[in-house]
Amino acid sequence: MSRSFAPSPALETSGRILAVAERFAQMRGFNGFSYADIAAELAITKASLHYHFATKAELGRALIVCYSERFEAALAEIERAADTQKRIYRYMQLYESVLVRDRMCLCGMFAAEYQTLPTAMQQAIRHFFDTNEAWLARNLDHGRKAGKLHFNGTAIEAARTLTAGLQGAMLLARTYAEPVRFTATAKRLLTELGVSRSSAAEVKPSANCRQ
Amino acid sequence: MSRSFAPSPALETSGRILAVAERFAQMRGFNGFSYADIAAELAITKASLHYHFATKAELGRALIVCYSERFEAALAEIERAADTQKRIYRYMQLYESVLVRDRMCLCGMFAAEYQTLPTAMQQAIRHFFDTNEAWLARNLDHGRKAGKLHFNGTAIEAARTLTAGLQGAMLLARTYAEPVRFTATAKRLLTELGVSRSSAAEVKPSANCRQ
DNA sequence: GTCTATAACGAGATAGAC
DNA sequence: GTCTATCTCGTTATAGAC
Repeated sequence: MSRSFAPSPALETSGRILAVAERFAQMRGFNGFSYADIAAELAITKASLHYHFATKAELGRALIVCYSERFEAALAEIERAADTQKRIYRYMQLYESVLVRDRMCLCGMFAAEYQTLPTAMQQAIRHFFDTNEAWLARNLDHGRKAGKLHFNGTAIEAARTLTAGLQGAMLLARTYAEPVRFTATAKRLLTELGVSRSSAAEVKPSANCRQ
Repeated sequence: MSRSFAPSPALETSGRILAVAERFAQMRGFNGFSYADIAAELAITKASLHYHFATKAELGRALIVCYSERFEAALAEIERAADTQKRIYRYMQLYESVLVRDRMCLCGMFAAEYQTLPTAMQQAIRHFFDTNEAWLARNLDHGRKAGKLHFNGTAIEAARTLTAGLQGAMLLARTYAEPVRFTATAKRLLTELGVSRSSAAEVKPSANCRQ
């Protein structure tokens, strides 16, 4: 299985629109691209875009929903396949898989622009982080009770600290175009939780890994 | 002395422009405000703005330079007045002072938009983070050697992890409009370094504290 | 479902009077 | 230094033919 949660190679137009828009949004922010940019890349007209997504706000919301669904599916898969320590390690790898494609987390990017975004998008962004927090807190708590993970305070606070650290590390690594800045910080954050390097042991590259 | 590094109450027009533009930039991002927004707030025309800052890129660069200068002055003041542990605590308070005014760190915000910004702004942003990292690494190293701080690895890596955590915590706290999310994460990050709560002991509000 | 054409507006920027 | 007036371009969005 893949360590990323990249979208399927879309067949229909709306899927291709979402894929291109997602890349722009993750690299440039919601206020950093236009319908014209997407249209140029797909060699269709802006009017065609409006047929699929009537407004940019609608497109923005679809981006977040679609992104969240894939992210949540990846989390479910991790919970199914990995043991406690490895789950946290793979959680970190989800972020890493985004960064190495020169992108910011979609919702981390939108969090920066939060105050400029339509309400529907704001709600969807919060849902993304709520889900993340719940998944992390549950698994951190589980790991601590099993004696596999170590941290002080509540699992929710530890979850928020990890998410903040990973998002901030992405922000800074992208500024310097040095992915290793993310890796180094991520390793420190995981070590702090008691996740050892050996958690990454059986990482065999998937033959089916897209991009 | 103040725990923030807010700009002086500017007398001249260019100073007022910078102050208003800074607020917009920190709240909405560089791509999230226009000359028209600034002009409306100051009750002057867009043409007047162009007299002081010919292009938006020029204004953007001035914003970062001005912000960095104040930030560096605050760091110098902290190094002059505080002991090792308290320096790190006050470093965190600089971020907190930004957040409680409903703003993101200017350079954290610009880091998200990095790929859309003109080169001159990109350089200035890197300089901000370079200076931050150097200051933090120096003081973390100093503290560890004195037995007052504790962390593994290099001081530079510890500095980057702290910065990432604080920037990410700001991002998330703003998304939920819950400053306590920042405070809780910041406390964890400092505790991790061995900075105790008591470092905040003698925090007496300054009579001269602006805003 | 995609196109051409265009509306309606806002953006950054400039010329030139005061 | 600030103004009015204007330019040019890019933006989101719509109407209607194919």
